[in-house]
Amino acid sequence: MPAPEIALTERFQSAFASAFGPEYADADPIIRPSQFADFQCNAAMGLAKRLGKKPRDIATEILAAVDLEDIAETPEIAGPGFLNIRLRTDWIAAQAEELAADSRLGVPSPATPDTVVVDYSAPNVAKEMHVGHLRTTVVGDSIVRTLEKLGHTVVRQNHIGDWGTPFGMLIEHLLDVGEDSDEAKLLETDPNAFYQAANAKFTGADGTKDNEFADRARRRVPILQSGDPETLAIWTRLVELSKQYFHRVYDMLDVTLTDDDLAGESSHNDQLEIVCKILEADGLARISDGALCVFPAGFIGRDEQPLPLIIRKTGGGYGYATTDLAAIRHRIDDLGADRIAYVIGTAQELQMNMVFQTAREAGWLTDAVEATHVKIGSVLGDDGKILRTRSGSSLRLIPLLEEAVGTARTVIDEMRPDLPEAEREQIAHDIGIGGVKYADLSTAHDSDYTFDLDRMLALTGNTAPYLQYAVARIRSISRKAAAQGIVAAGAPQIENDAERALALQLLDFGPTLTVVGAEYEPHRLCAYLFSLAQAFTSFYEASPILKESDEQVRAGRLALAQLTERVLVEGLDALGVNAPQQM
RNA sequence: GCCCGCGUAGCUCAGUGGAUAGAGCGUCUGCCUCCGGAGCAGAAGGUCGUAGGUUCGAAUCCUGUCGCGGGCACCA
Repeated sequence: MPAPEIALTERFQSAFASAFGPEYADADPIIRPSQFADFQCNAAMGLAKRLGKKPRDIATEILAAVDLEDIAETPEIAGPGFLNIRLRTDWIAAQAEELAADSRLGVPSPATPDTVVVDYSAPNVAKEMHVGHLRTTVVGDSIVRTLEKLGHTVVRQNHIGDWGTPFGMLIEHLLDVGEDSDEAKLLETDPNAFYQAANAKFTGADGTKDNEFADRARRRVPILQSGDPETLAIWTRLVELSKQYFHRVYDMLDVTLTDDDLAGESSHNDQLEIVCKILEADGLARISDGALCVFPAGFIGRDEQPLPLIIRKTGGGYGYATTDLAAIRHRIDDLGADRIAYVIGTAQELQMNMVFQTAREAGWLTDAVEATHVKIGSVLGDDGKILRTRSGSSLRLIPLLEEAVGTARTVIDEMRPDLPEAEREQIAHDIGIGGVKYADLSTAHDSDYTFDLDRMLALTGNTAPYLQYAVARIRSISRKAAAQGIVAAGAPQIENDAERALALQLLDFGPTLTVVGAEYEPHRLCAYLFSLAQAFTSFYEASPILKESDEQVRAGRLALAQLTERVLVEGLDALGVNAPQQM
């Protein structure tokens, strides 16, 4: 496997064993890229403590024991005891050649693939998707794409909000306006307008004080949950219309979610009573203030009292906690999850932790299953507070995406008027949508971030268009090369510093993707791809390809460029970003 | 009140206990008769909120403190 860090780690571990004894074979050498050399090994510092020796002396002993002759030049001891390692050029070239021949581009297959359930997106029926929904959708989709590339089995679960209290008023409103009315069609185009019309009637906010409507709406909820066929039919229609809207958004976003991935709250309805019964029978749940509650260990609320997780409300209704518990059972028992990733907002951390703890106490969630809350940070306004839907129409998702595509379209129309209309449209889509997605993917998913339209639409710097542009340039070179009959060499050319830096970046693709899949951190992939693209553009400026007169060098550089293209395209695909042929 | 999270360059953000804390944007200086300038090369810009502690070594771990955000029983 062409990954220098792994190769070096193995060498150093055996060096530790031979220098200090077998009990040191598992010591972590901590090999990492360095500004002073290609890599640096600073394990000497940790070992110094265990062995009670001076770091520099340890480094000297390690240096004597480690055999790097075929990989690297002799390391230098530097600073407080670091080993600075410069790899041999011929070794890098050999690794790059191996990488180029590898259809998986150095991405290792797991020894035993996991079944990973990924819960993401989860919009609400009859509600607008806004920028707040963008991150869970885009981050979740990147995670599933990455896991699939790594060879894991992925089960997508789109836990849409299709059940509960609001549906009483939504159903009554749909009945009032008629299923085929223009108002009903708002569900597909502008769901918030539909929701707010219903809500206005419900609360009397429109001044009508329609108490009769509110009464009907309240009465409708238990009718729905008890499975009344007529009510269910209307509910189904409501959900269907919203699905059309979701899919319009997903299509626009190039997100992989389909109808098959829908696992709405309603789908767990028949398990809710069972969950309560089991928890009650196990002695985990008891009635408190009229509601059936679990008090999972380790959660303390106000006045030092145990914090309840309400699983059945006083009136007999069920809330989201019960649904989440039913869902975790389903995911483990029926879907066979080894890992479950909940790509859900940070605000729900307490709720998630209580659900996990309850599931552990009930024996549903065992140590064999890894449940992770992939926390999604909040989108903040200029005031540093969480953006609310009401605070601005500019936050609606579809208009935002349309603006992004429009901005890209203006640029492409100006720069490439030679391209046909249909192609310009497709390129504008790839750039606009890719840019918005990348903007959300490139910062750590759990940190709050300030919404910045200009940043989302930016075409320069650390953006999707920068990466797409690098790919487009390579493809342009490949087209010219093909036209001139120039054939790429099997082995990339690695001679000057720019080629060296680029090749080293390429070798890091597999390890990076592995970390992203294990830690659920797409922003690391963004950072990697950006530095790869930077390494390429530097190489591109420094090392002419088609203009190079030496045939071998030319063919080797072309091979290096084409390998870069493959890694960039594969990495962008893991992010869910498409790379156009031209732009 | 209690719990969780966050304070890093003018702005937006990275940063796996290791040397001189990094990008992008913005600002400034260079670079297109030359494979695509959505680019490249470079410069300026930091007491990592603050005060202690642990450590050979702290943006990173611990404690206090200030500021901000979020959460805390029948909404999801």
